[in-house]
Amino acid sequence: MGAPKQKWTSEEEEALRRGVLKHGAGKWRTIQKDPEFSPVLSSRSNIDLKDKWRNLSFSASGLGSRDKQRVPRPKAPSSSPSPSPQLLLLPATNNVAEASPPEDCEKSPQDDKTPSPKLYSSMILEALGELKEPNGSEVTTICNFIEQRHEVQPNFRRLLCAKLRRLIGVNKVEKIDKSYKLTDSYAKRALAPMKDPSLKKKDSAKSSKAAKGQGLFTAASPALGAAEAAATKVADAEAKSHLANEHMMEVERIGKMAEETESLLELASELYERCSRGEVLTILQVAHREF
DNA sequence: CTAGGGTTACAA
DNA sequence: TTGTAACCCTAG
Repeated sequence: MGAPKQKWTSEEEEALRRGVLKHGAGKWRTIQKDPEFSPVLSSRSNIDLKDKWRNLSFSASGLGSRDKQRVPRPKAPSSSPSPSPQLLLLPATNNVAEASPPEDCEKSPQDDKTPSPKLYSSMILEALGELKEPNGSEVTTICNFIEQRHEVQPNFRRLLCAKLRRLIGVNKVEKIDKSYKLTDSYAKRALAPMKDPSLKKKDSAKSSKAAKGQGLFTAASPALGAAEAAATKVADAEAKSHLANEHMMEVERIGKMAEETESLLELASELYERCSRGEVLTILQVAHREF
């Protein structure tokens, strides 16, 4: 009760950065035992160092543009507001994936017209609804599935876990031993539509209109169930065609991604070799030279 | 001991 | 309500 959350101070953060530079990432125990950082990181465990470094890495490579300066220190005893931004050392992360613009280059204007910035919830529900795994889908599977459709952040997997947990809270998702799956009640609610999450209630009039294209039943039929079934079939067919189209685009996209990956690999290799020789250079230098 | 998934608490 | 940071738990 005394320590709800102990936020990292600038001093601790800097000590961690320097420690990683000295001993390398992964030697958390060594860094923590180092007499140089020991006084600063005395209240931190090696696991804490690891976790902090993980967050730090993701933040640096992910949304670096957004300054997310949180409250400096809510319970700062010796709070000397001396930010030390002199050291802008980025953690050694492969942010090559973020070298390209964050926005997806191929985006059909008609496909997604959601003004909302980014709703991961809809992506997750979409993925889960499409996977339809009876045993539930593993988080890796879900993550992989979504990555195929949308460009995601490097820390998306972590976001996914948090988001999944939220969805469980509202009974939309069910967790089965490491896997996640749509709740039956929610799965029945959302069958075909995956375009717009804010789907309004269907009117019977629309259903009859949709049924006319089938020619299998007469629209004048009093059978409401038939109309409903027809509407469902139409919607399903539409969803399937839409899906097929997307899959084709997916194949294309994957091929393109493979090419890009190869290029990036070459770039990375050259970077590594040069750095091994002691050269100091930036990615932009190499990139400019290569491409 | 480290890496990673998962959970909880806090802030916008 | 959503995203993030700190914390916890477990496998290798």
